[in-house]
This record gives sequence, structure tokens and C-alpha cells, in this order.
Amino acid sequence: MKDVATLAGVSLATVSRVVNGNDDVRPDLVARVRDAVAVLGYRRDLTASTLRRTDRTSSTIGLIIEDVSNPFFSAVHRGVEEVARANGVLTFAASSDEEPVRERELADAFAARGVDGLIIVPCGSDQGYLVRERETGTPLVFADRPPRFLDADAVVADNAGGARDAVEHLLDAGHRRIGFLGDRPTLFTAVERRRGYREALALAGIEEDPALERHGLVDSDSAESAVAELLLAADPPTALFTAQNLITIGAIRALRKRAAQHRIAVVGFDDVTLADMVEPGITVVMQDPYALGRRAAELLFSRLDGFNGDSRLDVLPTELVVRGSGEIAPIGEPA
Amino acid sequence: MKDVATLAGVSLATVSRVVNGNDDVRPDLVARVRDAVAVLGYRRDLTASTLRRTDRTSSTIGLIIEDVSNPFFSAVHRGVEEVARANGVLTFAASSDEEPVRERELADAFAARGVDGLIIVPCGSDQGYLVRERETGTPLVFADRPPRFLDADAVVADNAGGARDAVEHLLDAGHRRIGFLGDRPTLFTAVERRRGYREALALAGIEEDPALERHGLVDSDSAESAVAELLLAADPPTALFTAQNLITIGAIRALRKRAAQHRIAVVGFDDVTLADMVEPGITVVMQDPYALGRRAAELLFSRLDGFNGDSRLDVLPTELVVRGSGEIAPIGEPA
DNA sequence: CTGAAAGCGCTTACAG
DNA sequence: CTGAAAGCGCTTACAG
Repeated sequence: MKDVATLAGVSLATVSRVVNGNDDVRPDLVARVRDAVAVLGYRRDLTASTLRRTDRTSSTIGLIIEDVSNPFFSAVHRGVEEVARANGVLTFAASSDEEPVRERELADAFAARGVDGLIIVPCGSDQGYLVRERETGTPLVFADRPPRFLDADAVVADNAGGARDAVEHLLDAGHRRIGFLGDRPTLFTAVERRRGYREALALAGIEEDPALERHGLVDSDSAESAVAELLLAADPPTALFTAQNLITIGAIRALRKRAAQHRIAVVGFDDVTLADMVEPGITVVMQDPYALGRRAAELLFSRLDGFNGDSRLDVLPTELVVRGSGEIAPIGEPA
Repeated sequence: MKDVATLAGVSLATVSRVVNGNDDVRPDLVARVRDAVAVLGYRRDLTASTLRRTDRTSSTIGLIIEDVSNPFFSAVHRGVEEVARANGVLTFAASSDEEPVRERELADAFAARGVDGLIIVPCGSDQGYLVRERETGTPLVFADRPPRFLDADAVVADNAGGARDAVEHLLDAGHRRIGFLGDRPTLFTAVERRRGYREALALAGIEEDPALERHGLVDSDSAESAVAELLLAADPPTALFTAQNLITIGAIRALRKRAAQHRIAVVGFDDVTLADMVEPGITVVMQDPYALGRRAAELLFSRLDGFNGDSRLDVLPTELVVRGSGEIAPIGEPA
């Protein structure tokens, strides 16, 4: 910038004004500065600019998701990014890999780099470490799962409601023995979906059977094994509620290996690519991760725009998509 | 930091030394500084630190991909992130949405925020705008597609070779009329895959038939329409080579809608979720996007670690995965 | 081993 | 409308 000022024969202050699009500069000086910028290939250092700026705003936000390569979170990412972009803000994304330590490291790293706000899919069981950020005035929004030990905006899906819908759909098809396959019970979403599962059973007057539940399934492989095991039991389930996209994939794989995909009913939580093209099509309770991301970003930007009210919790609806796998009747019963 | 220094009764310099883990500080002073840091909830401002630091290093890299929600690029992202993380570096990712203007904006934005290096999946037809960065010494690596009008490291898949394998596989099954469904011909990968397609035909002594080629398919919907149209032609193809993951999905959908999935053979480029579970399984030429990301990051870090040799071009192998759809014989001929 | 001082690249009152 | 000067939060020679 110094070089630009020298070449244009003006002061640093004038260069700064021109570069920032300040109107109150004589046109001929503006032209000279622009020429000098072009000649020298000058580019402003935004970090230095942020440092000195009165509002200390960096026009960046941070996004911490579980895994950038899980399509669910990718869609969340995309939703966030679109809203951020519309606001002229850059989104920096990173994966926590479901490690609470990593979540915290990333939040610290983002904060230390001066992001204007943070959207987090929390995996730790305590977000209290972020109170400092809150006090400093950094807006925080949680997506997919609410924060714990911290008061902040959040957007989640109607996990329990969606799970209830899924299980009631299976009950309607005549099933009484419905397996539950869920993610780690430390996860908000996993707990909520199990709650929905149990509520639906309770409403139908069916007693819970722990032998039909499997928890802590973190990927499709573990889900595949769990289903294989369930099917070998003395009194196996006639239907499965798979509470997450990767689990659904693993379950379908297990069923197909045993040629049981036309015999055991399945309803999954979250949509899956090609779900409409396998035989039978996979019935799912769909949520809209893209909308989740958008909404989280909207909440964040409302804070950045000065909204200062109480914390908000948005609950997004889910939708049952009927495709075939969920409508299989238990053997010997009408559909 | 000033407050910490005051509270600990030491100078700013000493606080800086402690915070940076400098050994040469008396233990009791270290303790006092740490206490003060804890009491005040002090966190270092990394942007200010970078500004003043001699090496001007920010421990961040930027990643520009086409679309964070495309599973292919998500896997690239993950590969990059893992290597970066192992190097203690944070990855900032953003989508160009296949808009050259956006690619450039993002590259500028990252550069202005002082990233140590940049990994780019280029979509524009000219990366000359980055010569300035190169001259400034910012390492640049291109992934999936090589740069144009710029000399820099790149990692790509063996697109032409993979496409040749795919088409030869269909030729082996007895097909002579093989459709080509490709992405925009402005894309390096699309051009290379078409080249492989044509080479395979030429080697088999089959003349190209423009009526069997469709280009510019950007998503599964456009691919679905293109396939529908191809099948209605007077002399339709008996097999399809779908040159990209979303195109494969659209093609399969089109075939299933016409109950033609057991009659028309398909080999796709890129793997697709659940491809092994549809009927028939989808035969694909698989590339390893995760490895692509890792390799790109490795090239970048070798530059950051001081390697200063000529630009490198890494070509990653592809692998044919046989699952059923590619082994369907043309009607009236043996498989 | 520690501190006073300069300065990274920028913005912003403050005079003029 | 413009410039000289202070200073954002930090690091780093330089003395001591």
C-alpha cells in the first residue's frame, strides 16, 4: 500500500479511501490510485484491515460440521454457504470428526482467526467452553443438535416426531416387532429418534424390547453387522427403523445379502441417494439438511445484523416418503 | 495481551514468549503469565500474530471446489483436510459452483486473508489471474483438473484411460452402438473422458456417431432427459457410458422409468452410493477422490516445506468395478 | 533471561 | 477533500 501511495503521489490515507470505495476523493486522485494499484498488482491485506477497522469485522464465518464427506452435512454446508454468500461473507468449513476435542480446537482456531460468527454441529456434551465467545459478542448458532451448558440459537429437525411417523407407518403395515438401529446415544439426534420410536410403540400399546434395539452404530459397516445379528435372533424383528442415513445403507446391504429385502420392512431416517431406485425403494423420513443450513445461517446473520433477543430454537418438520420398503407386511398378515 | 502483561507484572514480550511456548522464560514468570491468561480468559489474536510474524505464516490453507454438496468433491475435501490437519493446518473450503468468476473471487478472498497455500478445482478456462500469487510465493495446487495459462502442480485422475476401460468393457460384452453422456465440454475431465471413449471405439474399428453423443449435462435431470431422448431415436444405443456420477444417476433413473435397466448396458465414471444395491448393480470406473485430495495436499505441503522444483502432474489410476449393468449383452447376442 | 521499542499493513479521528 | 500521525494486537531484533 505504501508503494501504491508513492507511485500515485498521494498519502496512505487516500489509497485506503480509494481501496475502500470511499466517495469523498477527487476523481483524478481516484484514477491515479487505481492505476498504481493495477501497475503494482496491489492487493489489500484483509487481515491487517480487520485488525485496524473500528467494527473489527472480517466478513467470514466459521462452520464446524461432523464430517464434510457425509452427504447430510455437505448439504448443510451448502445451505450455510449460500446465505453467507448472499451476505457477502465467506464460509470456512471444517470437520470435527465427532471428536469433542477437535470441535473445541476448531472453535478456538476460528475464534482466534477473527470470524464474525460461528455455526456449529456440536458433538461434545458440553459447549460451555464457548461462553467466552458469547461474552465477546461473537454470534453462535447450533445446527442439527442444540448446545449444552450454553444458551444460544439452534436449528434442529423434528427428530422425535419424524421417528414417530416412521414407526407408526410400520405399525400401520401390521408390524409389532420393530427393530431400532441408532447412532451413539450421546448424540441428541440419536436420543430423540429413539424417544420417537418408543413413543410410537407406547401409543400402540406395545412393550419395548431391548433385544430389538441396537445403539452406537457409527457407520454402515457396524449397522450391517448389527442387522445381521438381529436377524439371527430367536424371535427376529419383522421391520426395522434405521435412524440415520449411513445406518440405512448398512441395513439394506445386510438384508440384500440374505435376500431378505422383500421380507423385512425398513423405514430410514434421512434420505439416501438412489433410494428410489433400489428394489424395493427405500421408504424414509426425510429432513431437509439444506434448509437446516440456510436457517442456521439466517439466525446467525440476524444476530450479526443487530438482533439481540433471547435464544431461539427452530424445529424443522420432517416428511415421510413412501417408496416400498416401509410397506412390506409381516409374513402371514395382510399389507 | 496488554492486560495479561499488567496482571502478571511482566512485559508484553514475555507474555508473547510464554504464549508461543518459548522455552527461555523463567518458570515462575511462565506460571504467572499462565495464571493471568486463565483469569482473564485471554486468547491470542492469530491474525495480528500472523501480521507481525517474520514468516507471515497463518497455518491455514484454502480449498476451492466445485460444489461442497457433491459427494465426489466432499471426499476430495476430506482428503485435503486430513493431510492439512496432520500438518497442524486448518482448511478453509468454499464452492465455486462452476462459475469462473466465483472461482476467482474466492481465490482473491483467500489470498487477501493470507492463507499459506491454495488447492483449487478450477472451473474457469484461464487461471492466469493467479500468476501474482505464484510470484508472491503462495503455493498453488490444482486438483481434478490441471490449470490453464499457469504453471503449477496438479493431480488428476486417468480420465481418458478410465473411459477407455469403460468403453472397452462394453465392447467386450458385444456392444457396437455405445452412447456417450458427458458434462460440459469446457471441462477438462469431460473432454478427457470423451477422448477415451473415442479412442476405444477407434481401436475397435467403430466409427464415431455424433447422434450417440450428448454433452453439457450438468446434473441428473439433464442426464435423464438426454437418455430418454437417445432411447427414442430410430437406431438407439444398446449401451451407455455415463461420464460422471450425477449423469449415471440420471441415466439409471431414465432406464428404470422405461423398464430398460436390464436391456441397456451402463458403465459409469465415478462410484455412486448404493450402486451395488440396485438391480442390476451399476458397473463403474472408480476413481479415488479421497486419494486425490490427499495427494493434492501432499504436493502443497511439499512446497510449503521448501520444495522448489518444477511443476508436477500426478495422474491417479482408475479401477473398473464390475457389478452387472455393464455386462448386459446387446439383444440377440451372447454375453 | 527480560523489557523497551519498532513495526507488520492497514484505518481513522484530527487538523487543515 | 487530503495528509500526518496514532494505533489495532501482536512479534522480534536489540540491549542489558
